[in-house]
Amino acid sequence: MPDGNEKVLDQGILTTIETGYIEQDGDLKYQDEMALCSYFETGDGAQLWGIKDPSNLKLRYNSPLNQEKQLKAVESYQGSEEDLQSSEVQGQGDLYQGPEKLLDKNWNLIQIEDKKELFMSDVFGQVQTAVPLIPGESESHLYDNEIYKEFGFGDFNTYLKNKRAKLQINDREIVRARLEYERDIENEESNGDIEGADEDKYPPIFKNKTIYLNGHTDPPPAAIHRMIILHGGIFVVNPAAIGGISKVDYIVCGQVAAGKKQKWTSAGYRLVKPEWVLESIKARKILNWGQFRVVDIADTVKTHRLNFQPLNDDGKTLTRDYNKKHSPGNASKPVSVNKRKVLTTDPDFIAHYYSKSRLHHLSTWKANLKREFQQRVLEKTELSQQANSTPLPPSNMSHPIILHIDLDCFFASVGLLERPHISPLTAVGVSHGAKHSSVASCNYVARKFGVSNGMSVGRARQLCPGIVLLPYDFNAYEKASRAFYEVVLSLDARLVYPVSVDEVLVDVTNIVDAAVKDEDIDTICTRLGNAIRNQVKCVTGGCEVSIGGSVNILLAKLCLRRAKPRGQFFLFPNDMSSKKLNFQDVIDIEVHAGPVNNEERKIVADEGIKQFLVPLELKSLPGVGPSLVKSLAPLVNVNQLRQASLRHLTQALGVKRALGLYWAARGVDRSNLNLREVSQRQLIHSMKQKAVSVEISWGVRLYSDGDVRVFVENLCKEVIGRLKLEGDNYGGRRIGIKLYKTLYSEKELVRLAIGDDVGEEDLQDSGNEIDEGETPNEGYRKPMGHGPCTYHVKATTVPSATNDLGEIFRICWSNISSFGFRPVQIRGIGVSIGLLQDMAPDQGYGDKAQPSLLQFFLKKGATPKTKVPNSKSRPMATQEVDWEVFEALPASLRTELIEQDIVVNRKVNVQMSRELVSTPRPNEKVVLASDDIDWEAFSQLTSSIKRDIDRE
DNA sequence: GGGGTGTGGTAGC
DNA sequence: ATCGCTACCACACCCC
Repeated sequence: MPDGNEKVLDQGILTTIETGYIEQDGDLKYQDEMALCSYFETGDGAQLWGIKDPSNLKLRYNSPLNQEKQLKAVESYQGSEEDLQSSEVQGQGDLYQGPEKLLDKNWNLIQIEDKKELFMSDVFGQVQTAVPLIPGESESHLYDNEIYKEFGFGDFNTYLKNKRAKLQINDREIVRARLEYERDIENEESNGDIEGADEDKYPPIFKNKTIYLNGHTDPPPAAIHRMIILHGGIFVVNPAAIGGISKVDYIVCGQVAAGKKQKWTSAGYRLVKPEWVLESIKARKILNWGQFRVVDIADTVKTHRLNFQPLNDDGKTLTRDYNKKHSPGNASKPVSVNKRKVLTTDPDFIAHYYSKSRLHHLSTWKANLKREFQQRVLEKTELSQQANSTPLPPSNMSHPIILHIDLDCFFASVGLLERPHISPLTAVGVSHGAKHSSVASCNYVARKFGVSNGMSVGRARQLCPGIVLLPYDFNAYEKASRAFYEVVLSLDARLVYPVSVDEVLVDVTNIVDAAVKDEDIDTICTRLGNAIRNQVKCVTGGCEVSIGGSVNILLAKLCLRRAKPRGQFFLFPNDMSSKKLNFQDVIDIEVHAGPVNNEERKIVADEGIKQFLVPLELKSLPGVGPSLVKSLAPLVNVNQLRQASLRHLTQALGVKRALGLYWAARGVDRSNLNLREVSQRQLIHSMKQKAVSVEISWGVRLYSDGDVRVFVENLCKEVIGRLKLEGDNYGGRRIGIKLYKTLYSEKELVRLAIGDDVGEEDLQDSGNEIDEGETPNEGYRKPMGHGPCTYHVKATTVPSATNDLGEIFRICWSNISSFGFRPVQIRGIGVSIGLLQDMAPDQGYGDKAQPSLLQFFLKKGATPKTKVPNSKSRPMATQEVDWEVFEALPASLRTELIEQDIVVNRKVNVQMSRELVSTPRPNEKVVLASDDIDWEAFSQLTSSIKRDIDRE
């Protein structure tokens, strides 16, 4: 190690730890892009360290300048404290970060206190891993395809090398694409022979010269970068390895701190002004750097307006955009060098991305929650054997009581809890904060202004200028969610079905039943609801809850909508004897759609329920989204839906959805999840995950097959990791991929890749080749989003389940290749594994292990199955079970069988109501829990409907 | 009729 | 620059 490195290294002082970005000599940098360990000087001479563990961000840092700026803003502000939190005050769209956020325990692997000096050895233990610094022997700056070496924590050398290598390869790809593009254009225009035109146009004057650019320049670094690479130069990125600079031939010096320049100069570097690049290009030869030498070190660099010639015919766009970016007011914010900010192939990328994606969190939480929940219920039932199934006890109740409990605007509420100084009357949203990001959740104050979930921040600000934006805090959400579920579980309800992290369905029939003697159901529910809401509010520290309650999930959900915010709403049918029942409706329905059972009859005949339903808009029905609304037009509300004939609906929507909607319009829930007829055990089983998938369609910018491979491999690793959460031996038989392909033409893509100064936004106005009808009506394109895309899916089923990375990757790769897309067209990739099953490794024959087990305890004479029936294909309702054999089985096997739905309980396995549409097999003695359905009539009915349809 | 495949829609914040 | 995920269902079509 050259002397002096340690000295440089040890000057780093960690001042604060914060999310957000830091400024390095006027150059914007994002922390996730930072070198593993970087050293910075800020304008005031302070020097900062940032450290990154490749597998996980452990520490982040911020310039003390920023902090001061923030403090000053706070001090000088005269307005209310609430307003203070809004980003207007903070400037630059920064989100308010309370001091507690500055030290996030998740990153704080190494114990570091605020303001403590941080030394290299504190972090890496030793300094020896640093790369050679100036001006000694340096590593080559030329990289080839031997990139992406493995590296471990602390091996920032390899990390940097990988990164630089990748950027250089990207450069080459960009130049190649650019030249191809220009040749295309010239071919079209001149039809002439353009051999050698490239060299003509871009003489390789910087060939084999390594050039580093530092500081803010005018024209911006991106433009200079482009000029250099088009003229054969090697643009070196991030040579700042641990405080120094590896050897480069030239440093193009923009606005850089005087101290740094001094250091470089004395280290013997050729420091040149940006004019050197411009003039050399003009002269078509590399000019002596002497006359462009940066002499006056102390001099503050002036911003020059250079004689900047756009490089070619798209220069118009370039100039226009260039001027725009440098108009007064945002002159100091050069866009960092091209789109590679997002290192799609960086092993960190997925982890980092997922740590920030709200949708990802929502989904994976849900999966985890369900898993945890399954676990808990299993444990609970293991303790009490009789809880193995929950047969309906003798009951006073003539119908079930289902509650739908939901935390109001979850993210926003929790965010507010963390900030008690913000009045609940403030309009609040949760988002990453910048203009194009979306509002994940907003409170009801904001909703009054018309703000809604999913809306862009820019739009939300328009509608509600005072809106306060809070950053995500997934840890806090999780905490609140757990507290919420504790309350729900403590109810000891007959059934609990988690819907989402903040939303749950419970069947509280047993609870109400126990209390129903001298009070009516509404009174009991009101009291129960209030108790739940108070308790949740208490354990979460103040989260508001809404509750809807009724006799089935459908109605409970609709009641919940009515209850929000901060309320509860219950809707139960009147007693059968009441005069308020409309039996004519029931008769009509039975004529057109067949028999209804007693429970349903009560619902459809109930005038109160009818009055509740008819004014509802169609899109408020669960399962009805924008697309169904469209197909249902001109119907817009439930009243109109009720008047539509079943045949008409079936034509428009298909049998299942038509029936579903037909009944939904009458308050009857025949969806596949019928809480009344399942035990908690069955419910748990039905929650077993059937597929896992990952996809990323943000920030995906791929330039070569190698990029795609690396990215896909990382996705495969991720999905396998998630698969294994289901169980070590879990595997899947169906491997699928999904590709997002941009609708931008290749030419537009080349422009995007080359001209940083051309934003995608401009492209949209520039008459590119996207069909207007295809572009979403959003008005604004998220710069790193996938933009307008088509998507393409391919899945392969393999004979036996697998969770092997190699195998899965091979299948993915072959499927991806089969589409033949060019890497640059790909804006998103997904990998999925379906048909999940336990691979039972001890047996060694995958799912085939199970039939033998089944046969083992089936009575002789029963038809052995070659495949395990599952609840979807055919419940084993009539397979008689030899209970003696069953009891003799070890407990673990019994559990397994029960989980597989093979043995549900001693009496019956009630067919899930999703089977209602199909005719039960004649030899199946389906035993219903209470109300008998006239199956024959029903099946005749359905077949007559089908005939009708066929005729049409 | 069963299984595979592809497409499309919906929900959660 | 600002995180456009995930699981599931329904259906149409194909093949055997």
